[in-house]
Amino acid sequence: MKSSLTLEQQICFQLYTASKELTRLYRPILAPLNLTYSQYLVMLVLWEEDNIDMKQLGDRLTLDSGTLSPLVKRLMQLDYVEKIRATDDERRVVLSLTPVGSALREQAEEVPLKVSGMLNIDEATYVAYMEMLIDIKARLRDFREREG
Amino acid sequence: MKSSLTLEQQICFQLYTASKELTRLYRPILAPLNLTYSQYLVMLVLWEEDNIDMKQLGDRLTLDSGTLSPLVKRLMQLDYVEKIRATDDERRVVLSLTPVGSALREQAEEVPLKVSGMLNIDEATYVAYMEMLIDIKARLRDFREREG
DNA sequence: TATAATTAGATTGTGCACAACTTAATCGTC
DNA sequence: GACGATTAAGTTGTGCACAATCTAATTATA
Repeated sequence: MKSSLTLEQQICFQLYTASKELTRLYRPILAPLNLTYSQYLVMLVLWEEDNIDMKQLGDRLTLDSGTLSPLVKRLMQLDYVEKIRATDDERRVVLSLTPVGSALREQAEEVPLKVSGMLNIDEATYVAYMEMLIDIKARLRDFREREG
Repeated sequence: MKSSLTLEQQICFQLYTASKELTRLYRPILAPLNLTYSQYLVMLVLWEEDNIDMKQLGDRLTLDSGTLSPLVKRLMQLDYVEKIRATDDERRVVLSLTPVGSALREQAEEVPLKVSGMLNIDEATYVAYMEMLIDIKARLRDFREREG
């Protein structure tokens, strides 16, 4: 199936541009918080579960230390986050929210609301779309487990 | 709706990771063609319509010259593409396929087949997913036209 | 027809994504 | 307890994405 080489007919292209354009929507919303989109994702994880190490963070976001190390350094410069080396296992570095980073959560609460307002999407459609995206990822994971 | 700050419940996160993981699927497939994913998209456009200028290319891919200029430079180093300054309007630079770049198309024909095989997805689901992504983009465009 | 505004493309700078590699700590096995 | 294997985090290098700025060509307008 789908052997055409036409750009618009390839799901990869639609995913790629949809993701880019949605990220673009976030940019002006996140600018007042001094966060890039990726930094926002890191903050989301920390607001949900404080005091996690780089490894756990990377697992949640599917990002490796090469991406996260400099990114977290910038969050530290903003005084949103701090790093403490774990005492039980000295390889681990535990991330925790500073008071400033914690307080930012209140402002961030409005972000999802703003975004879904902009998308102008009803709950049922939203959920259906989420499920499709999760399904795409499941298929990718299945393949990797099958032969990757 | 959807005011939760949970990572997994945000459509942006699902789109972001799905796009990244699908791109990761392409990497080993495109490696033998010596192409990155973005370079592959540029080649797709050129195989579809040769002799277009940077502006048209950027419009198709929603990429600006800051991204495309260095990317196309790399495609030139691979001898896949060449640039010729247009005579009618000397600001324009027309991109065309070299014989090598043209010949590569044959190998590339197999890429979409391989990918859908890996995704293990039936035609109807594929089409439904494409429509979802196109709809998300349409909503984003609607918003931008409304007030962006 | 001067000149102001617009346009195409390139360049610079910042930040993300990821592969490959390094260092240091921990674990497993003997 | 010694030592090879594994693991967490960081660093380096490449390439993409995009904002801001620059140059040169074209178009619009006074």
